[in-house]
Amino acid sequence: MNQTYRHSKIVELIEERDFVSIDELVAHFNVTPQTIRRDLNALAKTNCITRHHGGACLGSSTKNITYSERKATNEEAKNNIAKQLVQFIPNDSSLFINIGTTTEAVARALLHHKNLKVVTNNIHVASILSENESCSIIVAGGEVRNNDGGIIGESTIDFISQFQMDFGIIGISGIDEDGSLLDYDYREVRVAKSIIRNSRQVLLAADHTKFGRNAMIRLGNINEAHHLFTDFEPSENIRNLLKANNVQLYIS
Amino acid sequence: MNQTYRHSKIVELIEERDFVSIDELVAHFNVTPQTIRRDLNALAKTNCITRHHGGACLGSSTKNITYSERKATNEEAKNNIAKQLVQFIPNDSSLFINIGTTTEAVARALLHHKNLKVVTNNIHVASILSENESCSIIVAGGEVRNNDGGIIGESTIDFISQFQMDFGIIGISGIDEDGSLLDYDYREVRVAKSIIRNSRQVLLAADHTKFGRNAMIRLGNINEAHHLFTDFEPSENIRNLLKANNVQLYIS
DNA sequence: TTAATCACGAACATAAACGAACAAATAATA
DNA sequence: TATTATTTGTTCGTTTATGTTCGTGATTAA
Repeated sequence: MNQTYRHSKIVELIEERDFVSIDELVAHFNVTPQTIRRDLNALAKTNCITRHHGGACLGSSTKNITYSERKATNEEAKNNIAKQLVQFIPNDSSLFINIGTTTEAVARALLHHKNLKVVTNNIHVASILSENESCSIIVAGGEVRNNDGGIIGESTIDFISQFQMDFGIIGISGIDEDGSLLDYDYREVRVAKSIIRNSRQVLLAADHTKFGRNAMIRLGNINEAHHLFTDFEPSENIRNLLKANNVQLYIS
Repeated sequence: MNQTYRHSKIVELIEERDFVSIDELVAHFNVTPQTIRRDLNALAKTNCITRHHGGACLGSSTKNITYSERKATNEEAKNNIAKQLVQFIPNDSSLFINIGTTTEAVARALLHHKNLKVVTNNIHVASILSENESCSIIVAGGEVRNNDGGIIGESTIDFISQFQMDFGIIGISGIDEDGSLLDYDYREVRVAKSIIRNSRQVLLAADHTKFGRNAMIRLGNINEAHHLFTDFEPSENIRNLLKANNVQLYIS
């Protein structure tokens, strides 16, 4: 149990669970805290981890900052939703991932899955997941929408329709009280519809700010989904709708 | 039980379990620690293992350096090259940007240009530039290459050929002494050729490590470019070639 | 805010690992 | 066989990794 071994193991552990405390590492490797501190400091210098009081977490090397600032809204909630969602995705499966900051959190959470086949029209998702070596990513071509990195349009729909995937992961902009799924852009809606049509299981991701929000374009109804991942207990109306349509609800 | 046998056996063992301690090897081969040290040091020099206190583990030297590592090499030089290059790009112009870490630096440097039209087959470039609100980005579709986020293949060439742009920005993998532009992947080369064909002006970006590097596939000749941006004075051969073919040279 | 607690880094001690130099053993060659 | 070259073992002074102690600075609860 020497230094090098410990170092690589520490990086692994951090990648696995985002943060490790010194105490955990002390117990894990059976060395003194001082040694762990030395390890962490060395790793923080060369590697991509960041040192904190009491431990260390993943470094900020991969982030693009300006975008992430905007993304900061509800980031923690999104990460939690994403973490729970990806537990449903087995290795070796195929999935669509559409536009939205929540789906980008999903992409990050999928970095340690193996042998996924991912079709997406979100360049940020593609960019994030391209670091997963075992993952094959197919991205739709066309004009990139500036505000969220989405690729939409007629050709995207044709592109999506070529595939039939195990899972469709859709981040939704708004959910009405009657269970309508809503969005702001009709072209994006058409893409999402196409994804729903070509997925064996539909997984919706929506943090609580999306409920009751008045987006304009109707994408479909919540009963078309199989699973809904969110961070707060939805209203009774919605809960009843979910139950009636046999949509599984996961609150993180 | 001679040296050569031991050497190959050691490499095997390391490949098997990522790390071996000197103690293990001593016990395994029944020789003194000093002998093992000599073995490991010799292997570390020529072969693909890295020496550490107490043992050795798999080395990263033979592996294709990973994307994130490659991105880190020469980052400052690349940024300088990029800064100088983008001074040539006026607002409201149209450009191709191809694969490569240098071109990603260019994308970052273009964040404050206005009203660009960019066609690229590099999702990282697309992801970076999507933060420039005034910029319209068109990305080629297809399978994303994991190691560098590039999209290559027949459909990419067709896609590129649709456009005729003001500038083609090409990060090149190697430049031979005779002025040959070289790359490692023939599919990427075909994309780059297509970009050259469809650009009014060709801008090459290559830091000094690229000169004299032996990539395999010939992309074209340096005389097909109009501008070359680099960070060190190139050899006399190259300089003469540039002068003879009226290629502007910019050293940052 | 203040006090208690904990984490931190610096300094030192110790044991293990290290390389250099040389001796012994083995293999190769004349 | 004798001689040389290569490999391995041995010794020893030096470097490195880890543990220990302690004064300082950060965090948290009162």
